[in-house]
Parts: sequence; C-alpha cells; structure tokens
Amino acid sequence: MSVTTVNINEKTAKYTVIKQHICHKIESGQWPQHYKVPSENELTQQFDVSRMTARRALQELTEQGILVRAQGSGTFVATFKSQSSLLEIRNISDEIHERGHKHHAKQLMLKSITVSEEVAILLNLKANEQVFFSQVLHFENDQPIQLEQRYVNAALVPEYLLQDFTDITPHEYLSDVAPLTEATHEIEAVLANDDACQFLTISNTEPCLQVKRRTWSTKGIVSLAILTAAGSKYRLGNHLVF
Amino acid sequence: MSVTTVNINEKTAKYTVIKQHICHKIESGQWPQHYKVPSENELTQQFDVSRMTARRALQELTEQGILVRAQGSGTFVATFKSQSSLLEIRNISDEIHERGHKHHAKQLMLKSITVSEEVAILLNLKANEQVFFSQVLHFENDQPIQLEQRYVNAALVPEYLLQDFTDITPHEYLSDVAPLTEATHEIEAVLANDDACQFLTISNTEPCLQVKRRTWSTKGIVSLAILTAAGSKYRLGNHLVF
DNA sequence: ATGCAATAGTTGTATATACAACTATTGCCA
DNA sequence: TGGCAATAGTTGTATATACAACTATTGCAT
Repeated sequence: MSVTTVNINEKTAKYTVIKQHICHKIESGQWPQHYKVPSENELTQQFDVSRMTARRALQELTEQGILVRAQGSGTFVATFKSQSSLLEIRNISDEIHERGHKHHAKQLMLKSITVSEEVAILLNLKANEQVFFSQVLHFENDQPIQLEQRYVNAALVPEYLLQDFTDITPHEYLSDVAPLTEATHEIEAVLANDDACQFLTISNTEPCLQVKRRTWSTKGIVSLAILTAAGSKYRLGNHLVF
Repeated sequence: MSVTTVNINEKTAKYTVIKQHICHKIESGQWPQHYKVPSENELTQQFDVSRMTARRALQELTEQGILVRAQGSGTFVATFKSQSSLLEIRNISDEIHERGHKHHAKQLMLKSITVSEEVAILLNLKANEQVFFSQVLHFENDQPIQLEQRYVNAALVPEYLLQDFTDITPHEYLSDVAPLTEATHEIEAVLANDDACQFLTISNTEPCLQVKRRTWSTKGIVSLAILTAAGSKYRLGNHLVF
C-alpha cells in the first residue's frame, strides 16, 4: 500500500534555508562588511548538504550583490555603502495601462528625412548618412503628456518611415526590428521650446523633464529619442516611461 | 617529464558556448518570441555535455530575462517588447570621484527636530512622531550642484542629529545604520523655491531636477530625501546620483 | 464522445565525485 | 633573512545520477 504525502505548507528548498540563514546573519549585524562567510565545505558540514547545494546558496546571494566571491580566497559580505538603486525605464503604453485603465492615444505629428550634420553627430554617424525623424505626441485621457522626438539611423531601420504608428509605438516597432539592444540615458530639467510648449499646451516658463535615450544594437546606434514631459503634469513614480 | 600547458586565449566554458549559441539564434531572428527552445536533454545531446551544464546555460539566460521557463512545459524565448531599461541611482561621492578626480565637498546648512503633521504624513508616520531634518549642500569644485533636504524617522535612527556629516554623507550614514533597505523614487522637473535658489545660486526661473527618495527598512520608512539640482548645471548621465 | 488514468516529457532539487584554477600560507634551502 | 617551492584551502567547471513536481498527451473504459 502506498501513501502519497502532500505538502500543504510551502516547501522550502535546502538552498533557500541556507540563504535565509546568511541573510539573517548580515541583517542582524553579526556578519559585518567584508566578513568572511563560511566556505562551501564548511556550509556542507553545518547544514548536512552536498557542496553543490551550499554553493548554490552562495552563488545566488552573490548575484544579488549581497556577497562577493574570490576564487582561491573565499566568500565575503559585500560592502553595502555604495549600494545603488535602480530606476526602471518603461514602455509608455504599458505604464499607462497599469496606472489604471486610462486611455493611451498617440498622434503622429511629423515624419521627415534629414542629412544634417548636427543630427549625424548626435547619432555618432558620418555627416552624409541619412537619418529619419519622427515626432509623436502621447495622450492620456485626451490630455497631451509627452512629446517624443526621435532620430533613427536609416541604414539600420530602412523601413522606419513606412510605419504610421497607429497600432504600435515607435519604441515597440524598433524593439521588434532591432531586438536585444542596450540603451544609455540622460535626464535633464529644461524649459520647453516653442514647439513643445504648443504641443503640450504649457507656458514657456514651465519646467519640463527631458530624457534623452540612445539605443544600440550590435551594428551600431539605432535611435536617439528625446522625450519631453511637463513636470507638473506627469509626475513619475518608481520608473520613467518611454 | 611533465608539461604544463597554458591557455593564452581566454578559455570559454562550455555553458558559455551554449549561451552564445542561443543568443545568436534569437538575435538573428531564427528563434522568435515564444519560440520553444531545445530542452535540457536535447541540448545535452547536441553539445555533448551533461544535463547540468546545459541547464546552467538556460538558467543564466532566464535570469537575464532572455528566456522564460515553465516547469513541466519547457523553455521559451521571452517577449522583448516591453523590455525595460534600468537607470542606476548612485551615491554622489562615488559619482563625482569616477567622473574624473574632481573634488566633492559638502556643507551642512541646518539640523532640526520637527513634529509637524505635514512631514509626518510624508513619512507615513503618526502626527506626533518625531522627525529629524537635515539640509546639506553638495559642491563639485567649489560650485554648488545639489541641495539635499532630508527627513529622517527619529524612532529608527535616534542618533542621526549627533552626526556632523563631515566625513560621510547622510546617505552613507543611513546605509550603515539601517542596511538592506529598499527605496522608491519620484522624479520631477520643478522651479526651485527661494531657499534652493539661494543655495544653488540660480534664478527662480531656472528649471531644476528634483528626486524624492524614500528608503525603507524592515521596521518601516527610514527617510525621505529631496534632492534638487539645477538642470543646466548638472546633466545626468546613465544614472542619477544621491 | 466523455471522463479519467497512465504515461512520457520537462523543469526543479539534491547528491557524490573529479579535476582545474587561483590564493595564501607554510616550510625548506641557500 | 630572503627567496622559492610545496601544500592546503577555496572557488570554478563539468559529469553522472536520482528522484520530485508539474504539464500535456495518449489511450482506455464507460
């Protein structure tokens, strides 16, 4: 006769127990910064597990930035002084959807082709290379909230201007065409220029949040987006939107 | 006689080879979103490795958000449409040091104790709970660049006002006293108030970048910091500073 | 045809083992 | 004492194995 046992309580894996034990030591102050934590072999004995299990606990805590490992030397509590936080930069339509079921609309204002030298420098291109430009105004509940001005490397995304961006945002289109990219950002507080004032229906004395976002693929820079939002209209939470 | 062989080229571990292979398939578009990637057993055969090695490759790509795994079903290419980027929020002294060996100074402007109801609400405290306040001006090369106004939960950090912050910043002190915390942020573009204008030596029409940062420990909210920087003076790179 | 049990396939956890690569210490020899 | 080789200890990579947990399909009995 066989009996099937069912775990009602959440099973806690062995490596999780070890992780919690180590976290507790650090949180309670017993293990200060740079403290040498028990080696894999020591944990193996203390918790009566295999070395691979002890290793997994140390490994995952290292990935979380709580421990630091050095081959040949040992594992140590990381310095948490210069612990840095992260701010998420998100897709604007995702953002608006999650902030309550508000309506997100967008309006394409302008599409053009440029060969300007200034713009080429912004994109790290040569002066004679083609750049596409698009200007999209994003709405939330019929209120304009963000102006998106985007320069796109024509060589990498030749069909960019053929899109009309009614179904997807420029960001979504580029993510499809040139996936697995990296991005760098600059954030500034600025006064909007005349165009932006008009589109966002604000006065030219109102401070705006401006994010410049450069995205890269393995073949080079894909686009530079300049997003401008009126500071008082669009307060950002734990993340910026794009 | 024994011969020692030395690897001149960087050794590439087997699991790394598998990771690169998978990444290539995805980057080149051969494996689209939601594509079912080979199972651990299949990879084991294809690459002539053990299952644990194949597993490690899938595991690490999952941690990077490139794959998604479902027990019992399989491993799939993740959706990269709403891929979100991250903006790092860093310690201000670290930041200045790394931007070239510029000098970072700070000047403590004010320390006080408050029991104001407004402030208590900001910190999610009851109206009668004590709050400390500090105001520190940060300099880079003798130029004021950031004003840091900070409200601190007195119950959690009773000795906050005893510090004079000549050696460490308030942020560093709090990180020591209440480590392993989480934080939420709000970013706004604002016009500086009169105090801030005076300290930062800017006019009251100049837009400023303002970050509100709430830090939490397991015992509750620790502090609310309001950091104000003149937009034109302090353009932020890939990270905000604190 | 419907419902249900058995089954094959997949990922998750855990162990035992072996060797490689690196570090710090020990101890010997000059 | 100074320099160097041997050694012990630590983390990194890799394999083989076993079983648990979950999912989707297959196939049988009603």
